[in-house]
Amino acid sequence: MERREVVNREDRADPGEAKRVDRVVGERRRRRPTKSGTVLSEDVIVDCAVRLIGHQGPEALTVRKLGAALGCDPTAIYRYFRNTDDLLLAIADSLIGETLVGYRPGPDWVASLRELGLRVRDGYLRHPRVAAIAASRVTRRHNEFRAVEMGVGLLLSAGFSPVDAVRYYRVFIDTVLAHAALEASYSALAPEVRAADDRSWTETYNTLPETDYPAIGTVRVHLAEGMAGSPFEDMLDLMLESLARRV
Amino acid sequence: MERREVVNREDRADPGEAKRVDRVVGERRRRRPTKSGTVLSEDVIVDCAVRLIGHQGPEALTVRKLGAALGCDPTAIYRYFRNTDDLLLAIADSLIGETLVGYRPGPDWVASLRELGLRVRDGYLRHPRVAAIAASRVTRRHNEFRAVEMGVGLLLSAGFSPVDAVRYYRVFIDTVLAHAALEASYSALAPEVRAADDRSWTETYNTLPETDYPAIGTVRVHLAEGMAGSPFEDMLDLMLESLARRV
DNA sequence: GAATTACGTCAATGGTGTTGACATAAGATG
DNA sequence: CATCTTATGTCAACACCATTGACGTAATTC
Repeated sequence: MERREVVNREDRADPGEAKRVDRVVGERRRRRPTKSGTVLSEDVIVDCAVRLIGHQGPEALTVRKLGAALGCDPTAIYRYFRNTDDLLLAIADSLIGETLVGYRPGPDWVASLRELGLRVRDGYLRHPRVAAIAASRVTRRHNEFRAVEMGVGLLLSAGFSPVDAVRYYRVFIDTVLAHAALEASYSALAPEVRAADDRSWTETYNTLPETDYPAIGTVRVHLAEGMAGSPFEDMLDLMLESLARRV
Repeated sequence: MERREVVNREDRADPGEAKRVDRVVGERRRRRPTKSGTVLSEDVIVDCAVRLIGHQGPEALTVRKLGAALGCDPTAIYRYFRNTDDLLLAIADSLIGETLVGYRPGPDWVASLRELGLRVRDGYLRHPRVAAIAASRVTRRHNEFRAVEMGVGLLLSAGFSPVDAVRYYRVFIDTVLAHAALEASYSALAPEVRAADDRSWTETYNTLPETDYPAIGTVRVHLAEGMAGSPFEDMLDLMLESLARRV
């Protein structure tokens, strides 16, 4: 886990709503131990939240449960983060950093883009609830710059013109992010809801009358299996295949 | 808006939890007017919910607010939908139905899939806030059946084997839905937030030091324009191009 | 050692989904 | 028309949620 970079939280939208967390960031803080003895900080809270999500599932991320996990009053969190959304963005920031740790683009641009896509997706799936929010949001932070630099650089090295490199990087990254967010929001569903969705392919779709749905009838035996896994890698390969042919 | 077909709600998961909605569907229902005089039905509730979300945003979709909008007690909704998730699926399916109105697949399977993709995306963009919550779900309802039937049928007609038809339909529809949901959630952001995001984006990228980000420096003049529009059609064409080559 | 104030705690507010009990009108049956 | 059944609208209540304002105290500063 990378140490989360301290960026000004003030430059985000709605500066007017900053009531509690208004201090100049980077100042030394008073470290007053909580009742149970732990000492809070932004990093401690973010790390604990990530662990909480990983251990108990995304729905466990509530201020109450996080407070309990930290051994402090739930509202103490509001001394460090404006609201839960602010906390989620901080978690997302740490997640992006985690995703890119150890990644180095290689000489094979197709393979490198493929790995970049898979890494982003894995990171998102590891923290689905964060992903669901972060994907629609534009973070525009340091780690995203790194990703853009790597992706555009790979496409340039492949021989694409600057215009096309930008254009296809956009297609690439949006498709990866969109799929990752979709999978993440699916895996963020309550387990019984997800199970019901899965079962529907074998149950509901198997009972559809063949006269009304001939195509579904034809592929019936393959439906459950075909709809079960993730189409991510297939999608990635389809896209990269077309890209390689267009260079 | 199409009339939503009434399918058995009982064949869904967890039959044990079906405490309230257990009647045999299709029977004539007693239409007892509410206090305010309106007569409830599944369609009335769904339509009202769609309007509510479109007008007040996705967070307005609560049983209490929906009850207020309908002019009935909030808990009356539970006579028609098992829980809010059940209601959400009905809303999603009504959205699918709206996007399919007037659509007929033609002999050219690539062009037909292309139009199907564009239609789904347009429908989602028309109701971005519904899209954001519904994209990852399997609705298990009539309009979704129709969409699956058409998509799989097109791929079969293209010459794909049943196994591949299912597999590539999944890739196709997930990619379309994922992109549509991403665009939808972006366009669902508050205008000032979106504008601020865009502005900060071009500004930040323009100030990045070229020594640290050489690729970004190379494509700098094309960045704003390349990142401005939607990559949806590019993505669609890339995907269909690869599909056509694999048949 | 006094002053300041960051921050942990507590109490409270108003929101959420959901359930069980109850009343009553709609439709069925005679 | 009268009676019965029951679908369904209403109400009260529960347990959870995020968030805020007041308050005391300990950590830092001077």
